[in-house]
Amino acid sequence: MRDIVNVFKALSDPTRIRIIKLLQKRPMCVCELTSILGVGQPTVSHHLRILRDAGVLDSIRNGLWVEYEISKEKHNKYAADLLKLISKWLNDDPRIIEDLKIAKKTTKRGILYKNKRGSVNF
Amino acid sequence: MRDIVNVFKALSDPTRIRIIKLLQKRPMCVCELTSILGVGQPTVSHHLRILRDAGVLDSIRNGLWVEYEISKEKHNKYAADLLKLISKWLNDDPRIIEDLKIAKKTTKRGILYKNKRGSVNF
DNA sequence: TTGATATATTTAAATATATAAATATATCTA
DNA sequence: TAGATATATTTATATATTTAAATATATCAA
Repeated sequence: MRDIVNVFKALSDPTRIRIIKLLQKRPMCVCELTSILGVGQPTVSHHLRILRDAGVLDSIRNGLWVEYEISKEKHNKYAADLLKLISKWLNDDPRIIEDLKIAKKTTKRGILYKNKRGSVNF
Repeated sequence: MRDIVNVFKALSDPTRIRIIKLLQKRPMCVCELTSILGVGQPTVSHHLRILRDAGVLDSIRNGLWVEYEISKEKHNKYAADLLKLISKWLNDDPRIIEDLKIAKKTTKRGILYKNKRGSVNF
C-alpha cells in the first residue's frame, strides 16, 4: 500500500511530470534538467530524489555529472505500469512540447557557456 | 497537465485507495464507508469530495443517502486508465482484504443499529 | 412542522510539501 | 593540492493537506 501511495505522490507534481516526460526522450544530467525547467538546481535535485526514492528513476554518476534515467529495474512494480500510461499522455500539452523543443537544443557544453555568461541558473 | 496532477494527488492517500478498492466491489453510501474505514464521517466526506472532483467517483443522492460509485462518465480521461490498474493491484494487501471482508457484512440497517447502541462512529 | 438520520461544510491544529538560499560534498584538471 | 564545476543537503519560509470537532444542510416520516 505504501509503495503505491508513494508512487502516486511522486507523480503528483507538475515539475516532476515534466521531468519524466523529458527523461522518456533521453537520459539527462541535473544541469540539463535545471536549464530546461527553469527552476533552481537544489529544487531539481529534490524532485529527482523523490522520483528515485519512489522507484521511478535511476541515477548513474558519470564523472562530474549524474545522469538520471527512467528506471529499468523493477524497484517498484507499480512504476512501470504508470510510466507506460504517462508516455501516452500530455504529448499535445504546450508546456511539454516547449520543454522537449528546448531539450533538443540543450547540451552540457552549451549550459556551461550559458552559465559563464551569467544566466538565471547560475 | 493539471487534470493529471489532480488525479495523481487524489490517489496519493491510503484512505482514498481503500475507498476505491471498496467501491470497485459495489457502490456504497457515506455511512457504509465511514463504518468500514473507521474514520470520522466528515473525513470520509472530504476524501470523497477530492475523488469526485478529480473525476474518479460519481455521487447519486438516494433519499437520505448519497451513494458513491466509480465514475462511469469520462469527466477525466486519465482516471479510467488508472482505475483499471488499481483494480489489479493490492488484492493481496491485508488491509484491503480485511476491508472487503467487513464490507460483505455491512448493511445500512446494521449501521443504524450499531450507531444507536453507541459506536465510535456516532 | 418537528424530530431523526445522513451528509456536507467550516474551523482549527498538526503535519507535510515546495521552493529558494546557503552551504556541503564530489569529481576532475591543471 | 588548489580551483572549477556539478550535485546534494540543510535551513527557513510559505503553502497545502489531513484530521477531528463543531456546525450546517438535506431528506424523510410522524
